[in-house]
Amino acid sequence: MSGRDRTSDLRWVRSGQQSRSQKTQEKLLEAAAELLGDKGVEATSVADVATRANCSVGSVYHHFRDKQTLLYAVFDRMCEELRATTEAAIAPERWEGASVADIMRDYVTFALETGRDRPKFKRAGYAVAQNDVALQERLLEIYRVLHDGINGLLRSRSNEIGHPDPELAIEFVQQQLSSMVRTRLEDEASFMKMSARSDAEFVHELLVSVCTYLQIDPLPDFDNP
Amino acid sequence: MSGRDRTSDLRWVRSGQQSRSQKTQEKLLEAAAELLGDKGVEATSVADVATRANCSVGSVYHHFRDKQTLLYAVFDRMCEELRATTEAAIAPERWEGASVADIMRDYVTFALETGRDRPKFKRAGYAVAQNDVALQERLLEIYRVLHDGINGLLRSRSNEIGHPDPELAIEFVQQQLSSMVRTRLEDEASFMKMSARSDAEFVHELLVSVCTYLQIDPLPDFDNP
DNA sequence: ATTATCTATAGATCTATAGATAATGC
DNA sequence: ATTATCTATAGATCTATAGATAATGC
Repeated sequence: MSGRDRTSDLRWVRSGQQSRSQKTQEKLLEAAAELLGDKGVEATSVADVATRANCSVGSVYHHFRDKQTLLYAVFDRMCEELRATTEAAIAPERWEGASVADIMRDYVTFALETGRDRPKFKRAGYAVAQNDVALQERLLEIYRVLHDGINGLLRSRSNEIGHPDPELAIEFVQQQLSSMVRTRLEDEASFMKMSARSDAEFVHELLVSVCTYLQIDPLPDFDNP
Repeated sequence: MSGRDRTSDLRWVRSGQQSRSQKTQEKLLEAAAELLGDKGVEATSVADVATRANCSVGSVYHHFRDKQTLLYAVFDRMCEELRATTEAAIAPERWEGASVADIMRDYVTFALETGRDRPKFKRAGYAVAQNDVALQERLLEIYRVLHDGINGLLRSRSNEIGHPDPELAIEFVQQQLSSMVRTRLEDEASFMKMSARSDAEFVHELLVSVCTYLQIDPLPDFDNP
């Protein structure tokens, strides 16, 4: 029998021995990712994936033990990309000379950008993760890396912060920034489109709010960065 | 043929002529609501609903044209409750003598409380609404009523606000409050449990943040309300 | 000889309907 | 007589497998 990946037998993915095998697996993962982004998890059948990848249902099951394993493989990959982007973003050497306000502005911009890249696909990923502990831990780990990275960057600049308890304040501000970006992204992806504000206005006012709260003095001039 | 409710023929619900009819319909709506809350939309079959309501599949289709109509009826009801609660909450006479800070604190407390009532059921409702324009408008209307109500209460107290542009500031603060409550509720309902903060700490720091931003002077003493 | 692919289909759902049976109320 | 309920089942999916056929590489 040909080789298997993954530790658990319940989650194996075949590592083929012929060169076509890898190509087919690649096509299947790509097709699945596209369909999951277009139609969501429940509406995507194994037959759909096979058709879009120009192969048969039998082939899918040759490569992946079951549907759940296929879904896991797709989003495990997404996590790997996300992790790489995140780690690159928080590298301290990228941030020499940046102020607290600079870091917060760039974080918000970064979060808005990455959040708008294949939003339906990511929603599908979260839906799958709801039923998959391994994916949950993978996502939590990435979230933690991002959080701790930004946290470290901000704490090393505590001297700019007038708030009496900088640690508490930084924690709160991180929550505020991620929360407001998340709801903005969610609302524009759903039917709850209330905010008529542009990105620039949104970011500006958000920065005024957090800098005021942190007691950064003097308040940076956000309009001329 | 017996009577029908709803304007559209595609959405009819039978309004029965025998007294048992209404009871069965009631049982069906209740059973559906429970199952949707427990298992979600996709995992709840018509047969499940019938079984829990102690009746047959045929009976379900006697009362509701199709599954979608049953779901619509369940969440239409939820909307009606939500609308009533909301309208009661924002009645201006309830708020005589309340300060801007009072209103914001009570709003946050209210939102946390109602958000924790049957959270899975509400999630299911949002999922159904994604594919149902009528429900979307119903939800948007409620959201608008709440938003405009709070907005009016706060604007009538602009004199307490030192921020140079009170209208903009109120708009921003409403977004901040609802956003942070929403993500807190979402995170505790999913696997993304990061925040170890208690409700009291959360509300306190949130109020400090918004009052500082609004330039409310003197800053209220939130610990002794 | 082994690995990869395809075809065809079993078996498990789930939605919706047809037609028989039971209860209600004029 | 009309309305409400139940039983049984057609028809549409969808997952997963068995077994035949084709391609690969030692």
